[in-house]
Amino acid sequence: MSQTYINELSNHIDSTVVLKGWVYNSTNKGKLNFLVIRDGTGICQCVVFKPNVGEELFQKSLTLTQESSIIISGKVKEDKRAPGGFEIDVASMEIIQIALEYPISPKEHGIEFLAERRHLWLRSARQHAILRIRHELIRAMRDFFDGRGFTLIDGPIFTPAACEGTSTLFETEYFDLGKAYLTQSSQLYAEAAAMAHGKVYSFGPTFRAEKSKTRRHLTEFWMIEPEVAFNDLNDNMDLAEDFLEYIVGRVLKNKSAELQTLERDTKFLQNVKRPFPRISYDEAVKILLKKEIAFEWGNDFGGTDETIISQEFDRPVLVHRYPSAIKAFYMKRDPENDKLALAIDVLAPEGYGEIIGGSQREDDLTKLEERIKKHKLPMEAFNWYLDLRKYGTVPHSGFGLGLERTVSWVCGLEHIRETSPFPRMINRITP
RNA sequence: UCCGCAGUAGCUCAAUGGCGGAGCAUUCGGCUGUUAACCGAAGGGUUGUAGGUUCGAAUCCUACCUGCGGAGCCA
Repeated sequence: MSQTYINELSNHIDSTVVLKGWVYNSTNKGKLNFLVIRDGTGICQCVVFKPNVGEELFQKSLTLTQESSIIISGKVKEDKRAPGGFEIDVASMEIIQIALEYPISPKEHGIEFLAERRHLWLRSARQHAILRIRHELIRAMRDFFDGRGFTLIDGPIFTPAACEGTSTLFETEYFDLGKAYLTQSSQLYAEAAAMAHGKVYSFGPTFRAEKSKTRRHLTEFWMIEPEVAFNDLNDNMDLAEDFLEYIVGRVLKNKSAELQTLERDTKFLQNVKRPFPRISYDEAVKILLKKEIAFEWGNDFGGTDETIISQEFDRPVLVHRYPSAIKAFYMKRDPENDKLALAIDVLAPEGYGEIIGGSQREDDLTKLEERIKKHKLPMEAFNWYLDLRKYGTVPHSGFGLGLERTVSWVCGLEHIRETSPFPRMINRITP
């Protein structure tokens, strides 16, 4: 008989099925042995009743330890006492392996203990739910762009120089060509691709060697970066709004059970509907000053500042037109105020901070050259990028969204490390 | 890089400078409805490392190691 998955059990009531999986938990009470089996799609209580199965099979079931791998068959019964409403009345059982004593018990554990055993921690219900939501978000992101005529064009992971010259990069030797750096953004390459395809996005890993030690930082994370020829700042904000509304909607629609497992209050997620509030940097500063936060115009917002600003709103907020001095060289200046860059950040609600950063790009060759000089960046490294402004330059815009920060927000997590299957942080590169 | 906190049984934690403890896990026994079951019993310790103070240190002091939280940094 072929395998039935636990999430399909409701189609098999009163018939005999075969489950293949692992013992998630077990407890016995005299002549009854309860096994909770998981198979990757869900968990199901399986009941081994001595008078029904006989002495031999019952004793065999008592030897099962947590995470032992088994194949069982039995009749599916509706039972309100079982978690999920269904249980299997076990008729036969094949043990593949009796697992050694499993380190992760159903009781609480410290974060270091769990992180050391991330390869096993993935099996627990909470981690399972998070990675399912991560998967749904990834699918939704790709569906969103694919459905709007975007072409996926990824940038390289090895790059010859810093994209912005600001953040610290991981460095490696690259044959006879000297040093190579792991990418911190595909944006510049996405701009080139947008001049070829109009609407493009890249989606891949990103590396930052900053010694950041906070709940919002990983050294390796995934970023999705759309770039659109002829889009101005407002078009860019429209795109970001559409995008967030769509991906959050998809999780609400398709992953409600997982959100429930995480005990996520979906109130804020339900609110992720256009239009989002759009405020300028100046207005954001006013919010801080009104709350009597010591903040000087011209500085970038810290994590706490972002939290305070986002708490003013019931959905993501777009902050636009930052001081150009604190933004990257490639951002276009506001034609109405040269001190401002046509940048946007999107701050997630509930203190989750910046999940999107983007801008309208500088499309003027001369201004871009000036800016590269002013930032003391190596001009040769940007020759190809400057070509984009020599041969049919057009206004264009794009943004980058951090996948893990988005997952963290949607799932309502305390720390970003749970959003990555194998997170890389300043103090951890294993397992 | 800086500030703060922590490190004791497999895990989570307690122990006023005076005999090293509990719950869970494990093993054994009991129970026909458990949901982190319950009841009874047993085994389980170089108190992160190295020094120091003291009659006596898990406890106080110094250094180091490891981790955690935060700051800085960070599209």
